[in-house]
Amino acid sequence: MTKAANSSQLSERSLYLFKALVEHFIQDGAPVGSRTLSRDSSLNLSPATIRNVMADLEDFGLLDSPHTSAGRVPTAKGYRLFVDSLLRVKDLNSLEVEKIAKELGPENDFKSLMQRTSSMLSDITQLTGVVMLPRNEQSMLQHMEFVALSGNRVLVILVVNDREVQNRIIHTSRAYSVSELQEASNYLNDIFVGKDLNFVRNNILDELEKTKEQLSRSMQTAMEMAQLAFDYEKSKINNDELLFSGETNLMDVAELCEVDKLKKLFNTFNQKRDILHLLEQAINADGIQIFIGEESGHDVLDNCSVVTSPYEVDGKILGVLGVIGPTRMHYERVIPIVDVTAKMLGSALNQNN
Amino acid sequence: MTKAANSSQLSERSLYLFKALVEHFIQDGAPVGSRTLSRDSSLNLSPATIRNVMADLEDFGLLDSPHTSAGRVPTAKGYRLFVDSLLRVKDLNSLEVEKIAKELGPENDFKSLMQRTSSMLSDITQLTGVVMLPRNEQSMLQHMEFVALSGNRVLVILVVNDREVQNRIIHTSRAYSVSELQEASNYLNDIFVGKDLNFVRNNILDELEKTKEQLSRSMQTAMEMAQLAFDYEKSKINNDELLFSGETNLMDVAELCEVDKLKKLFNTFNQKRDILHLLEQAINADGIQIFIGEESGHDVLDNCSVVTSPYEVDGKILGVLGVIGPTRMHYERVIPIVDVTAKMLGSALNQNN
DNA sequence: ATTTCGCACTCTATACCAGAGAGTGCTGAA
DNA sequence: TTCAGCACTCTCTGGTATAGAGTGCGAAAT
Repeated sequence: MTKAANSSQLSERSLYLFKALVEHFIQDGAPVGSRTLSRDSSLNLSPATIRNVMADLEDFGLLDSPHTSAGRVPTAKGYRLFVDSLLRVKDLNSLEVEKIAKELGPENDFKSLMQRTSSMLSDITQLTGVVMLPRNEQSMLQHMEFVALSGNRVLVILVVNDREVQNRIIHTSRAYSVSELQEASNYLNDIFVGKDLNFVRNNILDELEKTKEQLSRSMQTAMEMAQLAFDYEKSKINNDELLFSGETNLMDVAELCEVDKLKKLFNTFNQKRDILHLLEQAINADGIQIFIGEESGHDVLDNCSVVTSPYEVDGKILGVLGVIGPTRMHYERVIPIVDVTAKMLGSALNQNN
Repeated sequence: MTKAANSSQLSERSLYLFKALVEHFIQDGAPVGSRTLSRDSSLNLSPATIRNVMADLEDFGLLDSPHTSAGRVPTAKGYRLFVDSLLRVKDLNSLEVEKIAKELGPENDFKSLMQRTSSMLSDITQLTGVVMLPRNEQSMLQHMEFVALSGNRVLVILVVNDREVQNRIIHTSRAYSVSELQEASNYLNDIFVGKDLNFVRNNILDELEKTKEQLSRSMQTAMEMAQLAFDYEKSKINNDELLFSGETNLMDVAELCEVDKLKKLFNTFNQKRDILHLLEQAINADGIQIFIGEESGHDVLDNCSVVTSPYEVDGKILGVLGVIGPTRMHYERVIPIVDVTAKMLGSALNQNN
């Protein structure tokens, strides 16, 4: 029985009541009973009638009751229906848009722009913000520089994507002079500037082999540099790809406030791996994608929803950002916030900041 | 009444019992009663006698009882006496030393060395690790580089202290060519390499003014670059000076496991400011310094102790590292761990990594 | 003078019970 | 199809009783 079948088999009235119930629950956090719904919905129906409807909704798997004499609570499937078909997204008020725009202003360098995006998301939603940094695969080499350090060490600086700086220290077989390194970097820059970092990684040695006949001292230097620099690159898993902020906001959420659950959740954030996988699923979504409760496939996120959106520059998707909170969150507010933020981040990045 | 007066007025036996009580409490976390202490201490004293002693200790402010019929618990003052005079520090077993050494191996670059130090501390102690990065004031400029970006922007790269790379993007009044920037950086490198970063910040404009008469195009470029780069530097508070890890370890600690307290604590970590101030107090301590409970002056740390040690290279103190945990921690283990880690970090840094 | 015993007392934690309140499901009537 | 009535279930709260741990103190013992 598909979701579509479900909702189409439900009457207009059932859906209306279901929507009212979900909204009520999101507001209060307490299971909603028939009496309450009868009072608050503009339909003039008695609690008894509403009970019948609710029983139907429960049969469809949209509602659940914690115990016999509690009210009803939406299931993950219920939230899904709510979010997909019933929700009317609020427009952001101009104050909020302004705040976002101000936060993502052009005076930020790349790293701090990303950081601010994350903390702005958590600030404005009072949930946990997360930003996935652009993946390396899409990094274009812009500049390469070698700086001699003491003790046979060389500092390699890579400028990628016109904004991001990566640096690493390599240990060389002998000390190189400043001018040798200068020559080597000039040489490598000539060949590889403008190329994708992955391409560089894969082709750098071939490329140098090809021109072997004109082997000069600077070429030899260049070869050792390149080899070491990109070996290092290969071995280093970029484990800093996610920026979280506002984790502590989740400590106020009633559904999660057992220390045990919180600990598991925070550990999941720290490991990054699971969340990274989740966000990767969203990277090709056309705009907002939402993972509700158990849909994420991770037990720790059972009572959580993740609202995500990819952000892009020139139609090229760079990464994903989003918000993590309880399933019981104000979707009508969170969704446009994530949406606008993704767009604004895209355009902030586009201004070459 | 001073601390010294206190402990000297106490009999040998009282101190022995006090020590036993503290150790017992650190082990179990439950208030210790006279009966328990009578049983476990090798002195053959009846509970009644021990009660008398405990009453004395309470008068001295070393013990406290949560309520009439609970056992006794050490106060901050009590822990202080314990740590200063009664504690016998354990030697680390060679396995642990090895683990530390392995973690802080020479293959790490500066940033990841610091990161590993922090997470190693939290791993090995099962508490929260913290490392304060070296302060800017002690940064020696090693190399300076300008990279032209698109749209009137220039990337400034500073290599300091032979290991650390700082970079920032500045917006210039016009576009500069690669060769102009090359000339400017050559010029500035000649003057300022080897100088302290603060000195550079303060003297860069004067220095350039002094040589004004030989005003050339490259000089003008250099002036604008320097001005912008170090204005930026000034405005940017280095708010990344602390590396925490293992925060979630504290969620198992019974004394703290109310969500409310944890939230406040984690927020304090995130703001960094308060902890930074605390660690700054420890920067000139001769080795290990410990802040117990209320001594720190921060309410959130009331049930916490912070064990710190400065780390140094060539006798020059670079920063502070340490561990944050409940006052009820295994000091005899934590202290040598922090101590050894600080020394090993120092020597790892000394190997110019 | 110090240590110990005995005893009354205090406070906490646990279990148990009763009653109120909220909400349900079902049946039968409108 | 809707709804009123009713019996039923489950949770929550407050009160009470009880057991257990530990104290403090005065008097006896060493």
